[in-house]
Amino acid sequence: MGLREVKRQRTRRLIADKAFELFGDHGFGRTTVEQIAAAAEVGPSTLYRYFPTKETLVLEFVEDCLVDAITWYGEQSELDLPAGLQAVIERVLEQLATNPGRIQAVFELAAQAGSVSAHLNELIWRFRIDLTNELVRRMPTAAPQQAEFTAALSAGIAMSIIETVVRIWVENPATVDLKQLARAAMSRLRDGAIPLPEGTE
Amino acid sequence: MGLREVKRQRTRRLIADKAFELFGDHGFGRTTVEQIAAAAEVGPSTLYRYFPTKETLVLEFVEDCLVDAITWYGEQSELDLPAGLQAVIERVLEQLATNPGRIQAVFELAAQAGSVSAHLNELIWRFRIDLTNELVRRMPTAAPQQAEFTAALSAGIAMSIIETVVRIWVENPATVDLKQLARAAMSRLRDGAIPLPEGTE
DNA sequence: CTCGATTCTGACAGTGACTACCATATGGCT
DNA sequence: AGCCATATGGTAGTCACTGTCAGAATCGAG
Repeated sequence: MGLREVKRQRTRRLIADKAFELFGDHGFGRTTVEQIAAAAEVGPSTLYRYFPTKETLVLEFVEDCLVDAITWYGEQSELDLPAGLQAVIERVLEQLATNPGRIQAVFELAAQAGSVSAHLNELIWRFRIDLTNELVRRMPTAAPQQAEFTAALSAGIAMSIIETVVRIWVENPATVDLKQLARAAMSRLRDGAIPLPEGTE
Repeated sequence: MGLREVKRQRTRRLIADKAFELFGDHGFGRTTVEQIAAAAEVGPSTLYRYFPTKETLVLEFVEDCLVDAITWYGEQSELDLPAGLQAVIERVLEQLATNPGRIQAVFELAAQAGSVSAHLNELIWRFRIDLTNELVRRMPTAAPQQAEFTAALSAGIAMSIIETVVRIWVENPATVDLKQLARAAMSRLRDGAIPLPEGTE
C-alpha cells in the first residue's frame, strides 16, 4: 500500500469523524455537507468522491459490518443451515460490537432524520437479499422454487433477530449483552415460545 | 363532505395518477416534480401540500394499506395472538390485492430508484413497530420486559412473511395467489420446515 | 344573496444536496 | 528529473424542498 492509499484512508476517516462530530453537535439536518467538508479541510467535491450521499457518512460502518458478515459466511462451507444462521447472526453482532459508540450514534441519527432511517432500512434489506441468496446456494437443488421461498423466510427471521436484539441493546446498552440476547431469542424461537401466525387453511 | 373536500380528493388523485403515468414513461429519476405538477395542472406548491416528498407520490397507496391493517387489528379484541397474526397478515395482503397494478408499479419504481426502495423499507419498518406495540398490548402484563422482546420477534416474522410473499408474487403475478402463498408460508413455519438458527448456548 | 371568515392556491425567493466538468497539483515510476 | 496516472478543488448548474404572501375560491351566518 503506497503513500497514496495511506492518505486516502486518512482523509476518508477524517471526513467521517468530523461528520459524526458535527452531526452530534448540531443534528443531521442542521449540518450541511459544506460544513463537514470545511471541518475536514477538503473541498465538497472531494467529500462527494468518498461518500456519494450524506447518509453514507453515517451508515458506512454498518454497511461494512454487514458486508463482512456475508462475505465471511460465503467462505464457510462446513456449516449446516441452522448452525450457519446462528453463526451469521453472531458474526454481525460481533462486528457491530467492534464500535459500540458508532452504533449508538447511528441509531440516534436514524431516530432524528427520516432519510437516515430509510437508508438504514435499505441496507438491512440488501443484507437480507444477500443472505437469502447465500442460503439458496446451500440448499438441495431438488426443489428450486421451494428453496428460494424457504431461504427468504429463514433470512427474514435471522434479520428480525438481529434487528430486535440490536434495537433493544441500543436502548439500554449497559445492562445487556448482545450475543447473549441473541441466543435467548434463538432458543425461545426454537422452543415455540414466540407466537407464530396460526396458518390454518 | 362539502364541495371543498370533493375537490381536494379529486386533485389529490389526479396528481398521483399523473405521477405514475410520467414515472412509468420516463422513470422516477427522469421525472421532475414540476413536470408532474404541470401535468396535473397545479402549481408545485400545491403538489407539495398534498405530497410532502416525491417518494410519497409512489408509496402512499402502500402506506394506506398498512395503516388500514393496523387500525383494523387494533379494533379486534377477540383474537388470540396466533390467530391475530394470521389475520393481520391476510388483511394486509387483501388490501394490497385491491390494486395489483399499483403494487406492481411501486416495486418496479423501487427497483429503479434507491430512494423509493429506502422509503418503502422505512414504511415497512414503521408498520413493524406499530404491530409490535399492538402485540405488546395483548400480552400478559406479568413480564413486561419479556413481552416487548417476544412481540418484536413475532412482528418481525409476520413482516417477513408478508414481504417474502409479496416479492415472490410481484415476480410472477399471474401464477400465484397471495393469500394461498401466505398460508403455505405460515404452515411450513409451524411445521418446522423452515430452518431456524440453532440457538445453542 | 351578501358579507366576512376560513381555507386553498400559485408565485416568488431561497437553501442545500448532488452532478458534470476542468484546470491544477500530487504521488508513483523509470 | 521527468512523465503518467490519479487526486483535488473550484465553478456552474439542476432539482427537491421550504417559507412566505397576496389573491381566489368556498363556506357559514344573517
